[in-house]
Amino acid sequence: MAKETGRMSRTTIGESIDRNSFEPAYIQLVYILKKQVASGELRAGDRLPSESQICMQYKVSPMTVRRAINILSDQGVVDTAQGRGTFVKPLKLSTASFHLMELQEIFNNDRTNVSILEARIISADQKAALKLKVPEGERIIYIRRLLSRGDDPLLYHRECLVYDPERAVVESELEVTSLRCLFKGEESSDFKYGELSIEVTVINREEAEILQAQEGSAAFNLEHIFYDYSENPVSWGWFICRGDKLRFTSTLGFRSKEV
Amino acid sequence: MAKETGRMSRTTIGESIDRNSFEPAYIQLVYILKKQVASGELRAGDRLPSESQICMQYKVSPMTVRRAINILSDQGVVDTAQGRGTFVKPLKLSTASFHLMELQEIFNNDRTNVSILEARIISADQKAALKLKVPEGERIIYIRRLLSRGDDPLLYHRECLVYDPERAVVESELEVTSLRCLFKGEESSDFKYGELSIEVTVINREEAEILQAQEGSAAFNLEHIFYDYSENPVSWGWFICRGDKLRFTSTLGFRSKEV
DNA sequence: TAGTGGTCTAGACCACTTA
DNA sequence: AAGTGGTCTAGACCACTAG
Repeated sequence: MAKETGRMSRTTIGESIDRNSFEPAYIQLVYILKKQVASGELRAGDRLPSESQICMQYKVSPMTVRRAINILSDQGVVDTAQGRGTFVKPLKLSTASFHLMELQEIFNNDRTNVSILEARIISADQKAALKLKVPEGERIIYIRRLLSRGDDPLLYHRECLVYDPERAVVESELEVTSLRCLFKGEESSDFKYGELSIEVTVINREEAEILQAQEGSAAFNLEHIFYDYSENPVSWGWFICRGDKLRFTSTLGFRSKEV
Repeated sequence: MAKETGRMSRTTIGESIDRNSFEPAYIQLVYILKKQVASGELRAGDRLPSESQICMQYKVSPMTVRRAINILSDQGVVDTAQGRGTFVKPLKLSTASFHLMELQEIFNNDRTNVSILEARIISADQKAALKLKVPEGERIIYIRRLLSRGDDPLLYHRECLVYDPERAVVESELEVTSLRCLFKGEESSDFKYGELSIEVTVINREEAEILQAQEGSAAFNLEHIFYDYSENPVSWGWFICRGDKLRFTSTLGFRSKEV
């Protein structure tokens, strides 16, 4: 939060930039402008003061104002139109974006543990062959994992990996590879890129047993494919999560308190 | 895409910035650096050349390099560390974000039509009263809509609106208000902010009939609450969409072709 | 101490919109 | 023609990291 130079004021008019703050001027300016939107001082469709006006008002250089406005534009708060001005964007449902933070919590929590239910070499069926771009019948690695917290099952993961004889697969690796590193994102993974999709599904008998859920209840299905640096698929898998244990949330715009 | 000044080259080394291009220098620089990541020339964990090196190499000012790197940082492609350098970020599953573009298509398509199945004034039950922050039993507006394309039902929407005697609700408004404007986002809406959540559900008898789906099959449930400028809830509703008609997709990192 | 990224200045020139 | 945003320069000073 921006440090206040003067006394606390209700309105944001007159708020100024503190050059001694640990926060850079452009960030303070972003907060000031956002607060004006959040408080309703500036509403959807309204035009912001021109850049030169803002320069004078807050005693900063054009580049600093530019940078603040670029950030607001990136965040979808305003739209700029050359020659016309900068305008506050109206809400738009389809610009909402959902993050996997809800899932991240599961992976980052130390109390979450991963157990391998099964790991063996199988021959690729039609679907796996298609996804992994290997010939049908090719030997691939198949892993089933359960992520849980205490006695509470959270995610049921099934994964197919291309079998690389060069790289021996050790038990410890199974637990870590492609799961831990993907969610934590600390180590540099061997994957170049990946594709994800979220679908809905109805829990079948096997899944119901493992997740201690009711057969026929709704669940999320998060499918993933990861590719190596040669752009060949390496891992294809999917997470099943009970519908009553997960929801994705998002906010459009912001309320006064948030800024 | 950046216009090429010289001949086409396989490697990105030696690629330069075209000052006559319609694309600004900093954008060209973003593309050049991204291409180096996408091609595998720069891999997760690698350090980028220092800013001053990039300045010299591409003959641009420090601020231009700064800007390009800021953009890459915003996009999650690199991480910067003061005093150490700029590094290519490894993939991280939890940073994936899903957009509602798949839904946007439904709303922006001209062939999609909205029909009102029911619109009447009811008295708020416990749940609606809670969501809309009105006393239980208060008169509210209840609307059921079906979005379809031709004979193909897409979304079943139910919505509760606070009843504002000041503002008469006319039929034409019902169709447009809070739906069209929310998805198109062209007109400035009366909403200050909104909360969205995605859950999974199993289709019940009524929904099955309306969506021509099978009872007991899986579906998405997109719930929304919108607030006015006084930060009071105005609209609470939810969209039901057959699971086999919708999936949310996302990509982590990028393949060579994409840049 | 040398090198890195982080911020910021005080302008300049351009393209565009509106009147 | 006047005003707007869009880009860019050529430095400056600072804070941080590493050898």
